[in-house]
Amino acid sequence: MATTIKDIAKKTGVSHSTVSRALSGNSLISSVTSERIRKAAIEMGYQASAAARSLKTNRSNVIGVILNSMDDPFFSGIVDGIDACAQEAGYSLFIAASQYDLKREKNIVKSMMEHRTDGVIICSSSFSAEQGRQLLRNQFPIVVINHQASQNFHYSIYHDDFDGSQQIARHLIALGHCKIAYLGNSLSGRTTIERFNGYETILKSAGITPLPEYVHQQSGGYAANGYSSAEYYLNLPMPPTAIMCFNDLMAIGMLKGLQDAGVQVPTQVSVTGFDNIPLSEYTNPALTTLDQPKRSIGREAMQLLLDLLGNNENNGIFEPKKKVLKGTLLIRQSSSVPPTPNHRQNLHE
Amino acid sequence: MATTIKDIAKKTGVSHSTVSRALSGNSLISSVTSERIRKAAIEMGYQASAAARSLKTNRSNVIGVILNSMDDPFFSGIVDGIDACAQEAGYSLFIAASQYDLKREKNIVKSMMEHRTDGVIICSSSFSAEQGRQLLRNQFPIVVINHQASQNFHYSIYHDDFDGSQQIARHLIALGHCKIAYLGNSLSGRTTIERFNGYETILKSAGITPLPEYVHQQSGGYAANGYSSAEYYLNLPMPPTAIMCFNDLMAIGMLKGLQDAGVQVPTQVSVTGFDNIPLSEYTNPALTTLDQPKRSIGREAMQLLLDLLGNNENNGIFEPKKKVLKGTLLIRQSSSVPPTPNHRQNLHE
DNA sequence: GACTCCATTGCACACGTGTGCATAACGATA
DNA sequence: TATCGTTATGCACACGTGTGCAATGGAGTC
Repeated sequence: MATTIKDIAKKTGVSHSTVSRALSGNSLISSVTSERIRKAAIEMGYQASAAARSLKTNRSNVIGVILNSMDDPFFSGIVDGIDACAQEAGYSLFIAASQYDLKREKNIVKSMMEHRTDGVIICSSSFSAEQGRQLLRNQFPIVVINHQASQNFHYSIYHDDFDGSQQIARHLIALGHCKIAYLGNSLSGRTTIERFNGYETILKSAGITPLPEYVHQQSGGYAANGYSSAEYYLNLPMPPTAIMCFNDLMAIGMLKGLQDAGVQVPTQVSVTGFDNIPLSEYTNPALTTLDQPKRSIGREAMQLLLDLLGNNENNGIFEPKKKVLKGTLLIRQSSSVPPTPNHRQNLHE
Repeated sequence: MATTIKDIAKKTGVSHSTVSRALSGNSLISSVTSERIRKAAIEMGYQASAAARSLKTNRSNVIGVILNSMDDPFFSGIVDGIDACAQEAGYSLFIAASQYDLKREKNIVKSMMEHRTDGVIICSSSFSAEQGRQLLRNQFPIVVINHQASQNFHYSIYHDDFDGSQQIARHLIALGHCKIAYLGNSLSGRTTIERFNGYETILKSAGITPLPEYVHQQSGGYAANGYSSAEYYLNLPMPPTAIMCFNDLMAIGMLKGLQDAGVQVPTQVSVTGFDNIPLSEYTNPALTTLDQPKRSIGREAMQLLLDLLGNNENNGIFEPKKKVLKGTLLIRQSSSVPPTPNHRQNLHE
């Protein structure tokens, strides 16, 4: 059995209230008593019971984090940022992955509610509206990251996907590309739409109307989805000279798919990613991509949540807050000038 | 304020004990009353307080997971496995990353002790012995994954690194390589030693004595560490024809480093990884590596912990258990026959 | 010496849940 | 009718901590 403040009280000959106050640094207790109690506590290996404390104070010092999958370099970058900020502030993290499964989502929400999580960070773009409402109904402070339905939540951190996508499109046009394709991930909702919008806007303002078949959606954002799309683009009557991929994973798959088909990147086709996951720097050729500040996004989300918790006396009055972070274009080796016409011929032999 | 069993009791006109029993499925309560209470509970949106329950029952239904970093595709694969198994069994996960920082480790351990975590899974190979003892002293059931100091803990899941490394070395020798290097990660302790041992054993049994400079250690296991090591090997008077890397991340960095230096893989140098992280299939060339069953390792660890918790009446009597899982060799494109002598010359021009 | 004031500590209750024991109701049996 | 057994429910306490309020005691003031 773990030692309690009563045990300490018995040993030091004071009441348990005195121990409680001494350990929490209450200045009412005389410094000599306080010191004596502190010493005994360490000696006896005392560890406060979070359960008892949370029961009494109605605060758990725990933050729930919901994501699709841990095994995704984009999300794990964000979580690392959340974790760093949370540890500094003395919070622990409940982390659970929904794996796009509604039943799991329900279980996760239930578990977080039972544990009276002080707040929740949702970085699963596809998190269902129903479960979100469930949390909101129970007054949980929620911060969402890159969620598709921003109107449902009052506090959110977003990456400016529209802007980022524009940066990439501008870069490709500046290189001289006209036949630019966009490969999306239909599962990611708002995110892929914004990125598509950025792409379309810039092309239009440059007087380019992409062929309808240049816009292709996959239901998933993994390397395998990118790989299989390479064939799709290569089989088009007039293949694109540049392919903007929804994210780095798909771009890496695309890279491999093109190369396996004997197509050279970037000589024959340029490929770009999105996110700047750690390995995107080490592909061959290194991936031109947009650096999303993942750790910063995580930290900002946690910081916003901490602000909410600190001032929760004026809970209802708080005005909604939506923070938008911009990324920066990283020009590496997977993008270059489009091939000259005779090169383009080569592609079809 | 959240609704409690007392609220339900008041509304249904019974005592709170009856409500407690009804909701926990106690057969003493008549089925009509039980049904009525259940209905009211759902209606009122009741969610049991985990804090109160855990205070009373001395079980938290929470498992602590300690790792170095979330942002590592090897560990996140394992955590995904742990998470899946935990959710099925009704456990929630406390996850925290130490980032190789002793102060953080201490905070993590303290937090887990305060929350009376039912058990702890350590998948940080470098987790300090002192903190481990701290947990053991407080009777926490602990399962370690791939930890370097197995003797300190009674329950552990290991990947057979010795065997895996042997498989790779045999493969390279079968291809005809003699000048085989091993690139290690000194931070990973036991793991890198075992892999080195496998390498050395097979080479010795094949009558090969590697040059001392072929064995090179980096303090870190990321792509950057692999990248910078490429130069080291290329500058040797007699460079190796095959490089076994500690893990996939380093191998991917190595791939890039060699290619940036104008060296062709696998024509001039073969490169192998370890772990089979998701992206290793999509490098150019695709990486020959050893598939560690990451999700299985995670599941096995969680399952072992569940076994410990289920039978904790005979806590002390439990005999130590050490489960070893073997990986399988994946031969892809980064390994091939060594270059013929005149090729080798080319390397030094 | 009686009084006030302040510093220090203890008492008692609360948080929400689980559970051993007593109690109540009721039918069956003698 | 008295007794017993069974079934269903309530009472009361416990888990470990925090906190408002009362109590104690000593020093200082008139």
